[in-house]
Amino acid sequence: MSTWEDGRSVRTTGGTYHHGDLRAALVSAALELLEEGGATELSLRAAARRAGVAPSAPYRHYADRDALLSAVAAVGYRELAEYLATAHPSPSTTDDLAAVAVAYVRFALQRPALFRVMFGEPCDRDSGERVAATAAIATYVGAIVERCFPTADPDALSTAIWALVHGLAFLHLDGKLDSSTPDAVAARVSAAVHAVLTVSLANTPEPPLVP
Amino acid sequence: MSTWEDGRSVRTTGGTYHHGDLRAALVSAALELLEEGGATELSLRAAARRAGVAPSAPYRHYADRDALLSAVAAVGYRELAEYLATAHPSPSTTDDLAAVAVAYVRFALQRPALFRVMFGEPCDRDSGERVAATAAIATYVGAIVERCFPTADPDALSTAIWALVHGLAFLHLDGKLDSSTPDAVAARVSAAVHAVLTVSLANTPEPPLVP
DNA sequence: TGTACATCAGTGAACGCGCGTTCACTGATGTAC
DNA sequence: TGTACATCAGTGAACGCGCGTTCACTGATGTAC
Repeated sequence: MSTWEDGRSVRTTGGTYHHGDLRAALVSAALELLEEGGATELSLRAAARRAGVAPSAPYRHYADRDALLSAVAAVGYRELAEYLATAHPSPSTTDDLAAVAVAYVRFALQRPALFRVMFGEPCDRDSGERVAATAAIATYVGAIVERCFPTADPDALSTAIWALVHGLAFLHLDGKLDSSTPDAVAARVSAAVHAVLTVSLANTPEPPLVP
Repeated sequence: MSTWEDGRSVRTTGGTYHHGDLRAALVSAALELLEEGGATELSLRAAARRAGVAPSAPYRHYADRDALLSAVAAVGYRELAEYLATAHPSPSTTDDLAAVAVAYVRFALQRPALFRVMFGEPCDRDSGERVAATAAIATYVGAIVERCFPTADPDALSTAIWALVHGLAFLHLDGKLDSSTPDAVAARVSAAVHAVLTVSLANTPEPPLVP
């Protein structure tokens, strides 16, 4: 008996055992394929191949291709959350917020294929895992917003800030904004966040409320 | 001799002629396929089929699949531009801006597959048509920003606003924000735009500049 | 402690599919004389 | 005005590909006696 890092127990007999944890191995294989070849390269067959297993083996663990994709996306959400938390554990100023935004975009650009699987796929929008992960992100952003902007409409502003950062990620990812150097991207993201949070209104009936 | 709506002249002999304008017909066919079946359904073969032509015929007009996709995306950009201009010819207040944002997101939700081809495809980011179209959007947003927020950093704020709207579009498109009723979407988008443009800063060193 | 057995994870061959792309071709078109 | 010809848009058959999924199977595993 030994255990994986995630605590799942597994029977390892040393040589060739039934495989041990194909379920997890397929997700790892899928992640590797995404790193290497982009979202196009990710197929059930390719994941099975990479895991050293027959094309039909995955069906013991996943109902179909979409089920595997969902599992992969779930890992992606978890890693994104960690990545943001590392950038700043509890952001409370606009500078902190900009740092988190930069991290979000950096994550997208470093793992573009994974990011696309997480967000770009129209499939299975009602998978439980995905819904939960989405909710987690919304909550996380919401907490930041309440800390930074206590007087604002929290729902609307959370949505806006998530959308802002998410849009920056996708525009870079899709080449609509130049992403050739990480520093330039970081600077652009930071500037955009700051610009939006210090915008001076020329045409609104009354000037913004300042506490 | 007769002419298409776009002015290209064409030889129509009445019955079955060489086809006349396969180039344009393929783009139309592709657009129809996108409307009907999503981005997955769009293949060179399917477009040829729909245009009533052999699978090899498109190669007279497009080098490969990506070339057709680029042409389709170009049409999409043109239509998006028209759609936004219809929403408001020259927005100059935050309300106008919100209306344009709502239109942008509505376009994405009404023609999701086309929108994905325009933005979600990693392919051929250096096609001339696409670069030009991207620049056109940036310019359009830039003009709005200069009109609405003359004192702001125009580049940063244009980027931010495009990203905000683009992010709202994708989050709805991908089911991260509920898009079941158009009215709710419009309200959410409008609220988000207003929230961001009237944000009251709690933690910045100095209050925002008001003219 | 040893043996019979049920379980079930993985095999491998096969299915039908649609795809992008190529190739030698054909036949209508417009043009040069 | 009529005819010969070059052009070139579209044909249709074929290529090899990888995919998702199914099926009857096998063989290692853990368990009950």
